[in-house]
Amino acid sequence: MADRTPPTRTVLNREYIATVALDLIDRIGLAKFSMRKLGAELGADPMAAYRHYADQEDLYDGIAELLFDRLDTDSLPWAKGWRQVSATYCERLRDTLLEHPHAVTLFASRPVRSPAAIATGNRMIETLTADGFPPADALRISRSLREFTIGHALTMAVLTLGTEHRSRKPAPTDPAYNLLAEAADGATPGDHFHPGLQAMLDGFSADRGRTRGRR
Amino acid sequence: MADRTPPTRTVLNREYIATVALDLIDRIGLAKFSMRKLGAELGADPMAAYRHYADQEDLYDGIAELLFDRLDTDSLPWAKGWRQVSATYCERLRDTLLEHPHAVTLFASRPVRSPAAIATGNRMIETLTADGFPPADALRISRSLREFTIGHALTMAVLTLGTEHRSRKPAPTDPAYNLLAEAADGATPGDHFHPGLQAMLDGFSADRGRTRGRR
DNA sequence: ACCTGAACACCGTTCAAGT
DNA sequence: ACCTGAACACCGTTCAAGT
Repeated sequence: MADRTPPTRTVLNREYIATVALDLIDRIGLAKFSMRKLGAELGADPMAAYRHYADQEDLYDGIAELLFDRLDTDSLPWAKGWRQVSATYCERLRDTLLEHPHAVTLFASRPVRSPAAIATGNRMIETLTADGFPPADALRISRSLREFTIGHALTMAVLTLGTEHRSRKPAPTDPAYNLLAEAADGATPGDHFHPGLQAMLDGFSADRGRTRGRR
Repeated sequence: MADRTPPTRTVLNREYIATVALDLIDRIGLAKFSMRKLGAELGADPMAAYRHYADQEDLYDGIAELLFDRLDTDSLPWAKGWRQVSATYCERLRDTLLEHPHAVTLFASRPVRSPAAIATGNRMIETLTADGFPPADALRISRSLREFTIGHALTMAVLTLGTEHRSRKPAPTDPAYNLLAEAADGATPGDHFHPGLQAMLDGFSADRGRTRGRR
């Protein structure tokens, strides 16, 4: 079961605790996760995590930062311009989040303000301004792309986890068969992410230099 | 405090219970909401809601359906074509969700499959296909637009509610003042929604008839 | 048949008591 | 100074006992 071994028996630092917590959430789901179970998982007393995190919210912040770190934003194609960087960032964010479907709500429900996250945000604005977008527009673009990606990952995670949520789509032979069902047969659950992302990028491309969105 | 009066003293139907629950969530937040407090709010025994909803999840589904109904999708500008309809739908979804910031996670974390929601989805596909998009592409477009809107509303709600989440943005005189902070000074928190939406619509417009996004 | 609330199996968090 | 776990104030949900 637990072939994870702590750095040393008693060294419980914030990052290690967050790793174990994320792993536990992956296995049992966010709803069933508890600070007490985390203590047991750490092989310590039930309150162990409280010596490193103020409370559950603080721990969740730590898990969100951990997920952000897993994006490894340093390895993005920074030299290839805003469009490449933006697209790769969004795809990587989606992939990383969907590796942890039980943690997507957690990530989507709080801002990540770690130094690494701020540095990446800054670098993104730099890249966009270097390609001709005014700073405020650059921020609007990266916010829009991020929100689409978060919304997508959340929707996909809900779909993945919702085994109990019965689909009410009628069978093709059903008299209630309709356009929606026909359309659903032609599209795979996640296959709109790429076209959606490209559409948004195309739209912003056409905007460059213009002032739309400035109000 | 409670100047809401039930239809009659004892008639507790599902919709009324969902209304009271949403109202309670608006006031005390999702984290502090409980089935027991809902019972008290209804002026009934703590378990009253269980006679109409299987469990808390079922109640949350009911609240999500209630929020969907508040969109009043019948009054969308259906005659004005896909772009008008899509844009108005997204704006209305955002506005409705932001009227209930404490309930946005709830809405974003489950599919709404009420007959009204399915009928609206169907009508949306009809509108898009009437304007020349193949059914599968029509579905991809409406999914993309919806996910951007959900992601945006969630982000804005988190921002609105996160009074305790200290902003780490340095002051303009701070040596750490950087491009990100400068960009943030030029953009209002929510002002990217409209340009983001228009960019995506522009991108999909250019796609019409072509086959990009079919895989 | 419907309503009620006691009871069960949990929570997050605090803090007195130990070492 | 650090660790531990009992205790407090809650939860969601079930179900025996009432009407």
